[in-house]
Amino acid sequence: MNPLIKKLNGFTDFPPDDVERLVRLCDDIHVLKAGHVLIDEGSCTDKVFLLLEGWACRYKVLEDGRRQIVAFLIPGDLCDIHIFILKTMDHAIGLLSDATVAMIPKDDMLRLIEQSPLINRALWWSTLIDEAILREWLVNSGQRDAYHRIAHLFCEMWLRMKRVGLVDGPGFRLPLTQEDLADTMGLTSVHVSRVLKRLRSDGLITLKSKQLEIHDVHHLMEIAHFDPGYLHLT
Amino acid sequence: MNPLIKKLNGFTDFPPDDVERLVRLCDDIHVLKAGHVLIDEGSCTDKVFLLLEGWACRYKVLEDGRRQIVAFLIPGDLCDIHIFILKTMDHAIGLLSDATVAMIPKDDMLRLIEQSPLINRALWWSTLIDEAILREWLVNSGQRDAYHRIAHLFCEMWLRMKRVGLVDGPGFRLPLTQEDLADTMGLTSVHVSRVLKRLRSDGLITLKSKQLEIHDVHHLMEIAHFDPGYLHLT
DNA sequence: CGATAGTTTGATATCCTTCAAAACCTGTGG
DNA sequence: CCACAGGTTTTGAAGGATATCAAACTATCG
Repeated sequence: MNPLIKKLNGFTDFPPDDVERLVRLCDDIHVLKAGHVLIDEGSCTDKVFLLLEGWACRYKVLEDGRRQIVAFLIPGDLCDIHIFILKTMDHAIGLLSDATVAMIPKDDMLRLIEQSPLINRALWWSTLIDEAILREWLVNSGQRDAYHRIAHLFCEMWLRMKRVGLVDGPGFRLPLTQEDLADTMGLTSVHVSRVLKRLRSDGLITLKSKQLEIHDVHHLMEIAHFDPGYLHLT
Repeated sequence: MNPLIKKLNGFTDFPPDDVERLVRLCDDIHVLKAGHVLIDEGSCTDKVFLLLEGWACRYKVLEDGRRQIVAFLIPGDLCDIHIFILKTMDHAIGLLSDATVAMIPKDDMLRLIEQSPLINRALWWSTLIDEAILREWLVNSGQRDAYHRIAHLFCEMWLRMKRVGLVDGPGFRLPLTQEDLADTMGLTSVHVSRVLKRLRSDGLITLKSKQLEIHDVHHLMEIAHFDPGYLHLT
């Protein structure tokens, strides 16, 4: 089942013909390798990308080559409706893992939105949540130390992965290098390594070959002072 | 002239009757004191607030009382269209200075949006820019040191204030305490004080009794590696 | 099995925080 | 117009979190 529909169902239930319309748009499917850049900063495109499998990220690169990841995209996430309203991308989108991506022509998307006000609303709902996540990431970077920051991120990704049915048992696939994590959290990979060591030795997580297990999600949420309100789950 | 119209004109020119409709909504005007909370986290409201004068901010408060400011609102900024789609606020909005605010009933706003697709689009354009600003703030927090971070913020606010006609000569009113700045940048007010001292002694700014003068905006932009692309100015 | 990318560890340096006190505004009432 | 109060800013000294650099170690994949 299409993970986008799974996600949007968190907003409302869709009539079957809406669902069918949505599915029909996803017929141009590409399997791409980690590192592939879907959209570059400054560019514009006439396609919307829907992640079906794998992880991607929004990121910006500074003049000296440092990179800040500003969002993770997981299956069901859409990039970018924005493009219709803003002229150019102010950030890039790239794959963090091998991934399969549906490419939807801009015009098809616009037609769908016109035909179904419900889907239109749902898509905006989804971008408002992206914005809420961004705010929480800013709180994370601004106020929490490395230990709690990483713990908080793990809680968020656990919930987001759960929503699209990708949590199996106690854990999920987290296809990130420590470098990726570092660029997300505004830390160095060296320090990320040390913090992960501490999270492990505190018995909170197991992270091995890109599989993250959270031993007790509620406990980790308490430690991270994680309040899921900002994800607006139902 | 309504600062919202000034701002939205950065997107397209509006036919006079659209402008008139918009102005007519702003008849319930309130003058409020600094510190006033417009919307609290967790609440929901049936009003949209439009800032006409003064500064406000979006912020979140942590369990131990620390505060992270996640956005500044200046004249022409709107809070919150979101509320129609998301059920509750995941952050609060409060006044940083004395301010005058127009309160627009939700239903009037919805009617306006229905009547004018152009205004609808413009409002979404505006929230997408808010999101872009949020991304840049995250880059700021994650990658830049205190000196460049504050310099970068000053460049942004200079441009945003300029867009709504509030830059007079070389400077503008910046009604923030150093504590406010600290909570925005993820720093302590002590450190903000030291950084401001350095910005002053480097001859870059004058900041006295809430008036900020940037001596050479282009120079400051170079120092801060400020690229205005994310503001999507025309 | 070797090459390459990713992770871990240690030593040292830096940026920023904390705590505490002094100085300075700014507005208010006498 | 002065004095005083409360909030804000400045300064100093010391401590802590994270960065940097460099090297060893460990996965992973052809």
